[in-house]
Amino acid sequence: MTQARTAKKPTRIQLRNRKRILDAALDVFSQHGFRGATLDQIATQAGLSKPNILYYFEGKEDIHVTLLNQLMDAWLAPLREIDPKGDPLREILRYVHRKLDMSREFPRESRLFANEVLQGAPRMRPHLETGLKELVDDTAAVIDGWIAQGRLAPVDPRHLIFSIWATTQHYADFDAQVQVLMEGRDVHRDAAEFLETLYTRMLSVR
Amino acid sequence: MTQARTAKKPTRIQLRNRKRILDAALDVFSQHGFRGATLDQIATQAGLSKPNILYYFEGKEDIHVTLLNQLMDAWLAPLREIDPKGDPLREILRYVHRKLDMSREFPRESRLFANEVLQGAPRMRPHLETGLKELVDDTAAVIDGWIAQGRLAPVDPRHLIFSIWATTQHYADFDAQVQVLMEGRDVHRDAAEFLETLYTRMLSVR
Amino acid sequence: MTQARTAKKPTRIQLRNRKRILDAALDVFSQHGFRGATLDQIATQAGLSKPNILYYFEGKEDIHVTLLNQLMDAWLAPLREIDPKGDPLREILRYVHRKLDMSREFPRESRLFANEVLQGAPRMRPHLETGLKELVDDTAAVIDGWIAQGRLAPVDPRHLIFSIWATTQHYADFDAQVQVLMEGRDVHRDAAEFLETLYTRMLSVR
Amino acid sequence: MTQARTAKKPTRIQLRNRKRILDAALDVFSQHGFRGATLDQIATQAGLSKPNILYYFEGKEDIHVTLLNQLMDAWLAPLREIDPKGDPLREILRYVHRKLDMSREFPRESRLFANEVLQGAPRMRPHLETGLKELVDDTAAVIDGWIAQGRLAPVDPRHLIFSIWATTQHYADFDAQVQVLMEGRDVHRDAAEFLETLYTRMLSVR
DNA sequence: AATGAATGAGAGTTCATTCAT
DNA sequence: TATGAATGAACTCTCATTCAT
Repeated sequence: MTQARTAKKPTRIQLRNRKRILDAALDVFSQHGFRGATLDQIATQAGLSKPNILYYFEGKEDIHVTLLNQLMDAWLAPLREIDPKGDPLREILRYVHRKLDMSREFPRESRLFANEVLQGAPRMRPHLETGLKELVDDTAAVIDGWIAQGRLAPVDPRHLIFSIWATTQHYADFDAQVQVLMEGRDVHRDAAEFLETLYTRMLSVR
Repeated sequence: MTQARTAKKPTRIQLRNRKRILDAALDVFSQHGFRGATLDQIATQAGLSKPNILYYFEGKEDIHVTLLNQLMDAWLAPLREIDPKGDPLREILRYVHRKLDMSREFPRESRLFANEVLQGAPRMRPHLETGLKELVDDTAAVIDGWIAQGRLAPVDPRHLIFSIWATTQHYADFDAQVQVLMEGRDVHRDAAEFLETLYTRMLSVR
Repeated sequence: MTQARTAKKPTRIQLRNRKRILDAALDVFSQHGFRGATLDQIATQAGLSKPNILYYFEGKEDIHVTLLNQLMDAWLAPLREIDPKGDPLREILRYVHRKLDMSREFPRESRLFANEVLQGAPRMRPHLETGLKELVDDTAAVIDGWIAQGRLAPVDPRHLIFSIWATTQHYADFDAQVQVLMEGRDVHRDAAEFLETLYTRMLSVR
Repeated sequence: MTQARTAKKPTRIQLRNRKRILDAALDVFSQHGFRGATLDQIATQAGLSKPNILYYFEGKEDIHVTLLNQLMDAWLAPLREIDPKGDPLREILRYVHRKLDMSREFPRESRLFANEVLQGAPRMRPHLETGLKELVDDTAAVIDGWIAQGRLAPVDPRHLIFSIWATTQHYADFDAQVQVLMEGRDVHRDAAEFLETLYTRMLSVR
């Protein structure tokens, strides 16, 4: 009854500690997966005691779900920003770069998401089926419209979106592999250039 | 030790049971990750008792490593088959299709690999640093050669390879998401067509 | 980690429970040896749950090592108390009686030690090589000095020390056998007298 | 029914294999204790398969008991050889040297015995209570007789026997400790001389 | 708001022993 | 005689969670 999560007005300490916990959990979950992570690791990382963690969250699963929920919003934001009235190619390239930037700036989030989907999205299916599906359908319609107007070379819009996700998130999710193969190179700059070339060539109307 | 794994000549039963175990383990590991998987699950799936599993393998880790080792060979095979003397675009398209086919036929292997790399490749680093790195360097050289000869549009060969991995494996690794968004469609056929278009447009010399 | 063993300031409960565990473990280890002892036995004996034991110690080995470390100090104390300025024979007889008393009062400690050395002292070698060796060398020098001064009959001082250890610890370590052969007799009183005679006759200068 | 241990006429192979097993078991039991030893170790050491071991013996315990039984005879032999009609001091010194020699030649047997008695002699009590007790009583009577005749300095005969056991077996049972403290010295020769001195001084009638 | 203490449920692993041949 | 295969029971240890303060 007197637990933080049910209180009406979270105090400053509560907000700070919840943030600490979620940040620590993001670290741990993204690195070891849900089952591989332990509350002990999260508690140590957060600088709190284990029971104190459970004062703020109902359990391990609760922390994970909270993270996933928060993630979805940020994850979909760039897609929402595609402007149907903008220049098609420019809009798409902007999206690609946004996604690539996110891979660099938020690799933990990317890996958390990848982990979840890789395991069949047991805790995320609802989100995918509602928020995501709708947004993708809308975006696909926009792209199809552009194509119909002859402003973009014809392609399957959904697979186009998949390819953007795949190629950009790859740099976060498969970082361990990329690092081994690209020792010393400026991966991100080259990737940005490469993807710009890729999508320009594929989508330009000649 | 009087255990199967140290015997010199594997009997028929041994071969059969080792295969059963590895197959069951592939199921379980690819779905739940290393830490999330339990020997109990593997044993049940394999139709063997838990101690019997340990009669054939030294432990959970041994099974996982065996799986990973077997995987690497199959994983690299398609890359090896790129023929420096073949037609550049055709060779690359063939590679793309091979990889896409593997995503459809061996999604568990793809996810096992993704899981491992996602967590920093703790058990695979050596493989990546030797076998894979060398092969990628060689292939990059071949592609660079083609580009120098004007037979392929200029592009960073390593990022090209990454993009092929990313776009093809995506259909296995993010299948849960793809299924939600592509309900009812023939994902594989469309993906093949899309990727053919993508790489043709990007790499053709006009 | 939020475990007791890493806490900085042991609470009263911690001290009490650690003591309980060590006492129970001394019972069990001294009777069954390291491998023969189980955490279950120790837990039952200590009146605690098995995981609770592991809340206080890192594992079975940790308990054993802690016991051995504590033992060494008490074990060497009597030897340290030999006074180079005292009367040689009296000093040695005092040592013999101290050791014999310890066999009676701390038979579990004696057996724990015997068990460890019997198996090659895998966990005690370091202690033996540093603390013990030095102390024995020093004591041997003292005894040699006494002999050189003609205050003690000549003997090899190290073998003298061995014989004292052997004859006194025998009453603890081989108690099962002694009891069978000495039914009803006051073993300790007779042993004290016997050893007094033995060492007096051997070491007196006529 | 057709098991080796119930067969009437053991073949040569049977005898050889039983010997092999017992020898291997002596190694392993004396080093790790009963609980610390595994059938796997014994089997490997003996060069036989684990089930084959169990063809020759009913189980781990059976092997152990067999060893212990065999041991007792050899163990008591020297004591039996004390000749009541011989010279008292010479007889006892001869016994001391025999025992010391056995410590050097059969340290495994000594440790096996020590292990057993240390743990309360759960499998040996009967032997101790019959064979040993009787023999010790007889020997004590002989010694008492010698003392009464003034041919040996007065001393408690049972504790004398204990001291001989303790001092001689010490070199086998506590070998790990002795080695640390006597690096490089000829332990056995010095021990023989020391014990000769000890018992001569203690028992000589002046 | 926080934590030291405790635990039930399970995880991976070992091992004496049995089965089947 | 001999062994590859299999297992039940037990063991050490982990961990999310709860209790008590």
